[in-house]
Amino acid sequence: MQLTMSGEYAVRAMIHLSALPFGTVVQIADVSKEWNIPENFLRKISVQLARADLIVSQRGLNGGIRLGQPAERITVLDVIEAVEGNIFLNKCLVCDGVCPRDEWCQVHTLWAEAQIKLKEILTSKSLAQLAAESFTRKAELNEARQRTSAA
Amino acid sequence: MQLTMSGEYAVRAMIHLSALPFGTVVQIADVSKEWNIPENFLRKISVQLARADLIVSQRGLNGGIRLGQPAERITVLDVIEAVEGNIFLNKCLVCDGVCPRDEWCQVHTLWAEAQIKLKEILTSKSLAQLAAESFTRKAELNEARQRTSAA
DNA sequence: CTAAAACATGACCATTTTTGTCATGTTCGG
DNA sequence: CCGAACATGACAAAAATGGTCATGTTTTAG
Repeated sequence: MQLTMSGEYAVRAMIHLSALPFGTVVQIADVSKEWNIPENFLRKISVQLARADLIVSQRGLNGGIRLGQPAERITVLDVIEAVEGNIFLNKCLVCDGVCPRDEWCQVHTLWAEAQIKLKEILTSKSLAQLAAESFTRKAELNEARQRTSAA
Repeated sequence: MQLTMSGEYAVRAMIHLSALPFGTVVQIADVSKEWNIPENFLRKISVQLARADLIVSQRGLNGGIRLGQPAERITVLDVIEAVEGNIFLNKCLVCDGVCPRDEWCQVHTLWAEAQIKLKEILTSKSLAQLAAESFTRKAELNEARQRTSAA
């Protein structure tokens, strides 16, 4: 019941891209250094992100990766599902009819509700918003720190 | 990002107990047959449930397991956490300060929000309610089926 | 007090998933 | 054609999952 490292790394990389002007190309090696992601692992993850059109990659000199669509249109859920596949909190929810208690079991209903809510929250903010808010928060913290050390 | 079989089995067993009058003793072998749970596996799970005081087990002739507290006071989250430990949707949430981006990363905030909501839903109904509602729903379905076959 | 019934404990194990690494290939620009 | 960058696929170590099994302990009926 937890996000995998793949998902975690994918979100980090996407947040990195989302903080830059749309179209900016970066190299996987650089992202991996800045966000503590094993480089070769990130390479594999980036292929999945590209398949989901979340990023576009370009080979060759001056190549790299860039966002495949504006950060305003991408959510954390998009990123996770690109890497981990569709989210199902409970195996009973994977496919109708798999669980013989499907029709009447109210635990099933509860899980369905939980899953909907989870997805709702994970799509409630765009990567653009998250990146921007993080930037602001970071600046606030730095300022606070400077004031303290100055005093 | 999914409930384990342990968790799933635990919930099934607890629902079984919750549908019976408080204090009713049942045998693990019977529960395992009725709910398609590998018997030896359920035995191990039941130890964990007992440690969390969700059930009480008694050895010896006429022994078995029974609820450790009224089904009205137990939630699905209780059961899951007894078996899987505390739920953390994201590794960053496990322990403050583990993630160096903790303080400013807004993805962190989003996960925290999601986790709270998930727990909220998984505690929104007692096992007693879930068992009762399932019973009702099952009866409704049966009746509907009889009407159809009669017509 | 003894036998049988029931759960407890802990060792063990197969499989799958996760989290990578690496060698090699491909594409592109200059 | 060279070097930079990503792609692909094989490989593998480690951890988690989902069990099984032998043995031990507790309880009670008789």
